[in-house]
This record gives sequence, C-alpha cells and structure tokens, in this order.
Amino acid sequence: MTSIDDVAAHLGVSTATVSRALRGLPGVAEETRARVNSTAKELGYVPSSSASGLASGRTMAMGVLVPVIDRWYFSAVLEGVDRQLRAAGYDLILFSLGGDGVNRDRVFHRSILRKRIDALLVMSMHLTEEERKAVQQLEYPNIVVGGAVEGVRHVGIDDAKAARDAVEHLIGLGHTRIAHMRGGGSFDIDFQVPRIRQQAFQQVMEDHGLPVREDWSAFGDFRFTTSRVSALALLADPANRPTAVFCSSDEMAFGVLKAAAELGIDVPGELSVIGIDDHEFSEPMGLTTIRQDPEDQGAYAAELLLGELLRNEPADYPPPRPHLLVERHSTGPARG
Amino acid sequence: MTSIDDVAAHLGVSTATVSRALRGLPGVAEETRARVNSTAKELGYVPSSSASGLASGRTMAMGVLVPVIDRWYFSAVLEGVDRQLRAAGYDLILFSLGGDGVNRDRVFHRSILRKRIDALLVMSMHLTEEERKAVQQLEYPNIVVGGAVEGVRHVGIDDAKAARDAVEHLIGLGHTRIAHMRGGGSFDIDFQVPRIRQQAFQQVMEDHGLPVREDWSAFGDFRFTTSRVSALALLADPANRPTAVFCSSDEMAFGVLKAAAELGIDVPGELSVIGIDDHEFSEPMGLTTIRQDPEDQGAYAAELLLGELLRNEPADYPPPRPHLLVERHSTGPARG
DNA sequence: TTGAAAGCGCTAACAA
DNA sequence: TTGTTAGCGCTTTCAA
Repeated sequence: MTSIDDVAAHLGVSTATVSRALRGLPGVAEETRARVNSTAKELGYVPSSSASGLASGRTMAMGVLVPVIDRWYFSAVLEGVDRQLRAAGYDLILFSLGGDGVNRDRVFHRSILRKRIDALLVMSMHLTEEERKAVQQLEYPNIVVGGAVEGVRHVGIDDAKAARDAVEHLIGLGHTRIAHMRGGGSFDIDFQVPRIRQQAFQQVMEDHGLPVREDWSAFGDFRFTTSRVSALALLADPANRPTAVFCSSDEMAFGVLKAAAELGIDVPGELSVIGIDDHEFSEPMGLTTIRQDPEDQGAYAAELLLGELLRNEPADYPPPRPHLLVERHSTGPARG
Repeated sequence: MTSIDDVAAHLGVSTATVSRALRGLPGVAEETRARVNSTAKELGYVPSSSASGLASGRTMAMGVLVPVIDRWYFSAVLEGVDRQLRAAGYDLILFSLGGDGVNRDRVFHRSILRKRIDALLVMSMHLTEEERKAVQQLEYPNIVVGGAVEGVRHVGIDDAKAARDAVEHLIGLGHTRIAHMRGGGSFDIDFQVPRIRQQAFQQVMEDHGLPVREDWSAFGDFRFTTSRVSALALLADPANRPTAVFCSSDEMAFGVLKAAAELGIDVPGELSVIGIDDHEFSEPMGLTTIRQDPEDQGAYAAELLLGELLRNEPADYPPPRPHLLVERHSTGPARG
C-alpha cells in the first residue's frame, strides 16, 4: 500500500507538507497543493484511518447504538444520521442490540468503549443503571434520540403532547368511548415512550371527564400483527365497543384498521382510528395520525454532536422536535 | 486514558505480555493472565482500535454499503450482518448512499477506500463501471447481497426461480389473465432484481402459452403508494381486468390489495394477488407470497467474509439461498 | 514464559 | 511556506 511517505518521496517534499496539503490546511502554496493532490491520486494513495486516528486522537467516526435496526423509526433515524455524517466526512459505526440483550455486554465493553468513535448517539432504549453510567462517563459527546434517558441529553418530539393532541382530536370529533392500543409489555423494558403515551392518554381523558376503561386498554406491542389480534377481540362485540381507538403507533393503527375491515366495521363511520408516526404506509392507508419525522431527528442530533466536535464546546440543550396532526380518512365525527 | 503501558507498569510486566494475555494468545502463564485481566479491568483499560489497527494491519471492522437503510429488505439484511459481526467481535461501518447518488463519490473515495475496514459487503445496487472496478480491485474480501453484480461474488435467492414459482402458483390455480406489478423505473438504475423478475414473468407466461399484455404491466416502484395508484387504474374496468396480479414485492402487493378493497373487488374471489418477500406485514394481511429471508442472507454473507478473514483463503462460491411459497388467503382458483 | 525494541503511518509542535 | 522530529498505543519479531 502506498503511504504518505511514498507520495512525499515522489515529490521530494516532506510528509508534513503532504499531510497539510491533502487535508486542506492553510500554509501550503497552491502550486504545491496541486502537485500533491495530483500525485496522491496518481499513486492511488489512501490515508490510513488507524494511523491518523492514532496520531490525532480523532477517529472521524460516530457510534450509533440501536435496539434493533429493522423497525420503521430506527431505520429512518439512521438514515438522517448517516446523511449528516457523510456530509461531514464522518463514518457511522452501527451497534445493534439485535432485539435480545445478549449482545449488550459485548457492545458496551468491547466496542463502544474501544476508543473507536468520537461521539455516541443512542437510539431510544432503556439502559441498565450500569450502562447509563457508562454512557454518562464517556469522555466524548453523546445524545439520545427518541425516548428520553435520565441524565442524558435528548432529541425527540414531545411525546406527551403528541399523544394529547391525538386524543383531543378524537374528543373534538365528539367521541367519548375511546380505547387505547398501547405498546409496552416486553418493550417496556426498552422504551419510555409507551409509558409516556399511555399516561398522556389517561390524563387527557381524565381532564375531559371521560372514562378510561380497563378492558379498552389493548396491548399491541407496537406491531401490526399483535395489534390486529388484540383489536379483533376489542371490537368483537357491537353492543359494547369503542367508537374510536387511539393507537400509540401507526403500525398498531394498521392492525386496528385490518381488524375493523375483517369485522365489517366501517371506518370512519362506525369507528375512528388515529395513530402516531406518519409511517410510510399511512398516507396510502388514509390513516389520520400525528406526524413525526425521525429522519429529521437523526439529522438534528448528529448535527448537534458534530457541532460539538468541531467547536469543542457543549451545545445548548435541544428543544423538542415538532409534531403535526395530519387528518386523513380514518377519523370522523362520533355517531348520534 | 489508561494505556497498555499503565497496565504493564502496574504489574511490573512488559507490554508484550499484557497484549498477549488480553488477546488470549498462547504462551502466557495462566496465573499471569489472570492478574493481567483483573488489573486491566480494575484500571478500566480499553484498547485503542487505532493503535492495534495500525500495528496489526487489521481494523476488526467490516464495511456495509447500502443504497438506502429504511427499506424492509435492507434493514433486515443489516440486522443479520450485524448479528454475525457482533458475535465475532467485529464492528460494522455503515455506508448509505441515501437514495440519491450525491454521496457516491465521497463514499467510494473518502471512506470505503480509507483503509478502515477489513472486508466489504455491498447490498444490491447498481454500481457504475468505475465503482465496480474499485470494488473488484479492493485488496480485501468483498461480496454482494441481493441483486447480482457482474464480476463480484453474490449471495441471494434465485430471483428468476422465485418469480417463476409465484407465477406458476397463479397458473396452477387456473388463472390466465395475469397482470404484473413491477419495480424498475427510477430504481432500475440501482437494481438488477426488478429486471430479472420481470423477465421471468414474461418467460413463464410464454412457456405456458399465455398472453403478456402491455397494459397489464403496471409500475409500482417497489412501493405501497405507487403500486396502489397503479392498481387503481389497472383494476378500474370490471369488464377488462386481470383475475390475478403477480407483484414483484410484497409492499406492492399491499398496494394492490388496498386498491382492490377501495374498488370493492373481492380477494381472492374476484382477484388473486401474490407477492415476493414475506414482509413482516404479509402474515397479518393474509398475503400469499414467496418467502425469502434477508436476515439469513446477511448473516450468511457476513459469515462467509469472516471465514475468509480468519482462514485467509477464498471461500467457495455460495449457492443461492432458499425461497418458499407461503400460501395464505390472497390467492384462490380462477372463476368460471 | 517473558522482555526488549522496532516499527505501523500518520499528526503536530517546533524550527528553519 | 516547508522540513524535522517526536510521538500516538499497540503488535510482533527476536532474544533471553
């Protein structure tokens, strides 16, 4: 492999000059810079990130920790993060916990702490006490995207307000018999989000003097499949069913929509359904929802970290990212 | 930061011994190894990947190049790759082209070639001539997952056979009026897959003496939204519509299903729909499809690369990964 | 079984 | 504007 020395020798200049020229540092004659650039290209020179990392202390890589990759929210955030990093010349090192917690120890001890990255972005997940301490003690900038983690900076929407807006949309339509399709369960271990949305639901209902029925709190696990099965039970009895369902995520709303279709329940005539997310499928499904933009959240968080790396001073605590009610065809006025 | 020297000094041994002990190399007294391990932990020692990379020439990281992250197939493959790498103590460096081609140059020149990785996994995408050469000339092991790229090793299902199986399922049910919801278009630039599936469709139809109607070749762009709109047009005229639609992907099949529901067309009574993928939503949607397992494909490819890295000799050319017809409720016998 | 020592390929003072 | 030089923190011979 051609090294910086080869380039220097080839031109009869010092390695320092080559290094400066290639990195665009000032104090290099334009003519020299041009010659260095063309020679480097000609020789097929590629700098070694190990060597420059070792010498400079900067790895030019950011770590991103996710609970799983192949879920709508996480992969969209990743997309936004990647975009920013790429533009800044940073590499993205992905650490997935892959659903189960088996990898956790390895991830935290082997890799993340392996001095391979300049900053860490953690995607909404529950961390153990030990892990949280590990993150807080990191000597490099870090931030959480999605659900908040105590004691760590955080980028995301105002989850309580988003849930509130969704439920109040339903109430504004005249609904009083409102069910909740909630996440949680196994995922409760990993996220704050389901809890926050559920509490917000109960609070709004209470604020409006509406009953929160135990048997109308259905468990959807944030998934289409689970939600559909739960909704099939929830909506089975025509005499005793809600007229609206607030879903903590769009994927769960799809499950409710599917169940309604199977049961021959007209949406929005007999049943209103609202979600949170604005998933890629929500528009063609005609789902009314609270839109959030995960890609924007990822980009914003990455940008913030990058800024800190550049200026070497902590950035302001970021305000919540915006959310927006998008009315489509799955919600309508309550009957009667 | 504590370095290997700190650990060595603390114990009164040499850095070489610490290095050997920590990496589990032979030739270290068990008692010494134990002392090194506990001291390292006690001091919170974490090896620098830059330093070890520079000294050993191995980065312990694998690059994964994807056209976009937030699509079902790609994120699932990523999940599988990550699982293998994590288990082997390797890090995963993600390079996304983010849909557009703006990043391409940066990715190929700055990062991938930046001597940061020991191997490269390319996810199905079209490479320019120059890019393909760059990949082929890489001095490290590489492989493509998904659509084949000429001259590069490849892991994936037999796409032609998968498409054929889907169409023959329809034909076996007595259908003769079969439409095709195809990908391609803007994506044609990036994938071989849509083309292969389309050619297979035409070939099977021909083999069975069935007509391929130009106006029944609908463009779905591999997406729910686009497919739904196309299907609305395709199915509009009751007197002149297909009795079955072969969709090159499940997401497009969802679009057809949605269009059928909007038009009041009974599935599978009046219309059979089959896809390829077995997307997470296909089971709850009752979609008949050809299952492939992208996570398995990713894991398999990563495993193969890891094996080469370990044994330092090229592995065999991998056979196609399996696919499977999964019959659910969206296909049925042709009427009459 | 252990240690000494020479790099790996860069960056960043400091000098010129 | 350019060069000299001393590391960065490991791994890996070679010797003991």
